[in-house]
Amino acid sequence: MLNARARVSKATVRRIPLYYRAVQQLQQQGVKRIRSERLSEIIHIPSATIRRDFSSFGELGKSGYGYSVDTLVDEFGKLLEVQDAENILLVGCGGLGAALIENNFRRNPDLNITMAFDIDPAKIGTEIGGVPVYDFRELAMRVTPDIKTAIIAVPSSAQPQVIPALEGIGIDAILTFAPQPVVCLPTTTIRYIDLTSELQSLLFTAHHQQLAD
Amino acid sequence: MLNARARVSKATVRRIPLYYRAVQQLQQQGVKRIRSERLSEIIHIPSATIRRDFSSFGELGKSGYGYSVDTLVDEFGKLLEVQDAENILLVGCGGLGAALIENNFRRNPDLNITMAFDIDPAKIGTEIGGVPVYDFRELAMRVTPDIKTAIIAVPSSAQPQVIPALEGIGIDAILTFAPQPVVCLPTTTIRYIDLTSELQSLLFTAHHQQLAD
DNA sequence: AAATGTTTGTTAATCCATTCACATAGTAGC
DNA sequence: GCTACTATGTGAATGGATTAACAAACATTT
Repeated sequence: MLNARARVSKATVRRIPLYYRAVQQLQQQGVKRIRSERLSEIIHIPSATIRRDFSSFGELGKSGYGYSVDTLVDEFGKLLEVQDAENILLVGCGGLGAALIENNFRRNPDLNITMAFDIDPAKIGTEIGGVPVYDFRELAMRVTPDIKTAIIAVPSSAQPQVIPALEGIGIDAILTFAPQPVVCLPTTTIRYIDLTSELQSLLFTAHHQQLAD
Repeated sequence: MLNARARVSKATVRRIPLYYRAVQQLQQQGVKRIRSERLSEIIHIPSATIRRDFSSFGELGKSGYGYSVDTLVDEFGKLLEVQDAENILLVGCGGLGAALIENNFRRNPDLNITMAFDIDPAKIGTEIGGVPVYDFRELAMRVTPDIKTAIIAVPSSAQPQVIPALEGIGIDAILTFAPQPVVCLPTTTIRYIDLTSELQSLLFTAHHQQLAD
C-alpha cells in the first residue's frame, strides 16, 4: 500500500479520486487490464504523470503488460479508505446545504452526511432527505464520536464562530463553501470551495485568452 | 491596466478574485491604504506572492507607502470586468442547480443567472427564484445572444450531450459540477468543480497527515 | 532640505511538478 | 526456449510558481 520511501505530492493526492473513479468504471465495464497510455485518453492526464503518480504508491504495474484494473481498484480503494464509512456532519441547511444532503455523494456509499445543524428555528427538528436537523447550539450534545469530518455551508460571516465549535468537538477535516479565510488548529485540514472565485477566474481566463487553457 | 510585457500566471489568475474581495471589504471599512504585509495577514497569502502578483498588472503601489485601496478596487474591478454584467445560463435544475439560482452570486451584482434549462416536464415552465426554467430542447430558441457563459449541474452521464449543445449556441465559458471529463472546442474554457473528489482528497490528506497542510 | 524609515518591484535562489526518454523487465508469439 | 514486442518505473531535463532578499523609490520627520 502506501510506499514509505516515496512521498506523495499534493498534486498527486488531488488526482487519486479521479483515478479511483476511472478504474471503477473500467472494472464495471469488465475491463481487466489498462495501459497508462489508454488511461490517459480517458481522463486527460498525460501518461507520464499517471505512471509517476501510480509508482508513488508502489509498483502496481507490470512492464509489457500494463496495470490490472482489479489491483488498481483495490489499491486506490485502500488509499481512500472506502471500506470504512465516513460519517459527516453538515452545518448550514440553506439551499446549498440542503442540496448537498439530498445528493449525499450517492455514488460513494462510504460517504454519508448523517446529521445537520442550523440556527433557524423553522428548520430545527425537521429532516432533510432523512437527515435530522439539530440546533447548532446543541452541537456538542448531538454529535457522535465517530464523526471527524464536517461540511460548512453557512454565510461567510457566520463561519468564524462555526470553525472553533467544530474543532472543539474533535472535527479535524473541514470542507467549506464560505470563502472567508479563517485561522484553524494546525491539526485541522481545511479545504475551500469558493464558487464565486471559480466563476470569476474562469471568466477572466475566457475573456483574456489568446490560447486555450 | 493589463500589462502587456508581463504575463499573468495561472496561479495568479486564480487569486485575483480573492484579492478583489479583500480590497472591496477594506474599502467598505474605510481603509485607504494597505501594505502587502498587512494584506498577507488578512488573506493568508505570503506578502512576496502578493507583490509579485500585483506587479504583473502594472506598478500599482508606491515604495514606502503601500497600495491605495481605491486604486486596487478599481484595477481588479477592471480586470474582472465587473462593470458590465455577465449573464449566465444554467443547465440542470435539481437540488444543486436550484440552490445556485437561489444564491445567484448575490454579493456580485454583475453575475446573474438569467435563465435555466431542464428536461423534467415537472420543472419546465416554472420559475425558480424568479428565473424561468425552459425545456433544454428549446435551448437555441430561448437563449439570448448576450449569454456566453454556462453552469452545468446535470448528472455526469448527461453532460456529453449538454456541452456540444452549449458550444453550438456560442457559449465559450463553462463551469461544471459533473466530473465526467469531456472533449470541448479549443475556444471553450471549461472548469470543473468536483465535490466528491474534493472531499475524498481532503480526507486522504487528513488521514495521512503527519504535518499540517 | 537632509536624514531616517518604510515598502515596493524585481533578481536570484529554491521548491515543486511535469514531461521526456530510455534501460529494464516482463509479455506474447512462434 | 528464443525472439520480437510492449509498457513500466525512473533518472535527468524542463518548466512553473514561490520565496528570500535587497536596491531603488518614496514618505515622513525634524
